[in-house]
Amino acid sequence: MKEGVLTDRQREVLRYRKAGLTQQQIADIIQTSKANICTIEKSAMENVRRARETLDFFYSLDARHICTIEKGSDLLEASKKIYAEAEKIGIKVRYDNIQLMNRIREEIPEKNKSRFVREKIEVYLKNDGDLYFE
Amino acid sequence: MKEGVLTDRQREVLRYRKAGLTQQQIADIIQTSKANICTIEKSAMENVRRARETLDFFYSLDARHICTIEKGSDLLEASKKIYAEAEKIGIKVRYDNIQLMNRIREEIPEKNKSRFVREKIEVYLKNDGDLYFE
DNA sequence: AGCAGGTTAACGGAAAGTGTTTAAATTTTT
DNA sequence: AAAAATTTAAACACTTTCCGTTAACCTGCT
Repeated sequence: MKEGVLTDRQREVLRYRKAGLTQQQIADIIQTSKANICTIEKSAMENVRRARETLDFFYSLDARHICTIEKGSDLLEASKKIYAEAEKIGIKVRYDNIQLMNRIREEIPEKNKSRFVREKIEVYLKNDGDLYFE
Repeated sequence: MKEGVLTDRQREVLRYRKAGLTQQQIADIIQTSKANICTIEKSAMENVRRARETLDFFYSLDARHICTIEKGSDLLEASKKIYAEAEKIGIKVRYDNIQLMNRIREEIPEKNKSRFVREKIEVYLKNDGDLYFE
């Protein structure tokens, strides 16, 4: 019936779509209307979005806001600040300097450009030393 | 009201629990029985589990199995193999050598020890160059 | 034994989610 | 512009989830 938050139908449609089929083709295969495939696909994607949101919430439970990286900051300065704040509350960041800068670059590419932060970044630290950004 | 796949009640209970309250204390606060808190907490965790499962499924749609790292392999050898296989199908891995080894170590710590893989690892590659392991 | 924290099972009512159809509208492709 | 693909809305039966209650059970502890 259900696995995760997607129904059988929803997973089925997503698989066919990834395989490149059109909604009409899928409708023919599973014997229904193309409008129905559309709504199923849409609700499937909505459910995926919710799943993501849920995990974000869950992980954030275990996290504290430790600092804000202001717009225009240098990435190197930013990581120094992050280490300093983490030290204050006695948690060891589980990334070295390079990994940390890469994570900022990779996870929020829209917020930074080369060495400088393009937009304010909120930094959260989890008890296990993991970080996440908003 | 819902956000993600958790209900308001479920998020509320998870927050109180992370804050260290007992089920009885929470029951007193939100005026219900401790048995109810228990079931709400339980279904909340179940929903979190499903959310995780859902994302695993979704990401796996976009992934191909590229190789198997056999038990006993050296981590450095393993990453070389991964790069080679990725190259074969024309996708650039979005991690450098060090990041890659760290990811293997961090994501499946139970399957490796220092430089050597303790248990067979299946490696999957996504179209955007991201990797995941089983 | 008593107590506190947690878990389980059964049940009911309310709320939300799902698959479907039909019909109209919009976007993309040829 | 015509055809194909996709999207949207409304309505309907059906199923599932959710919150809550009650009452019992388990475990560790003093």
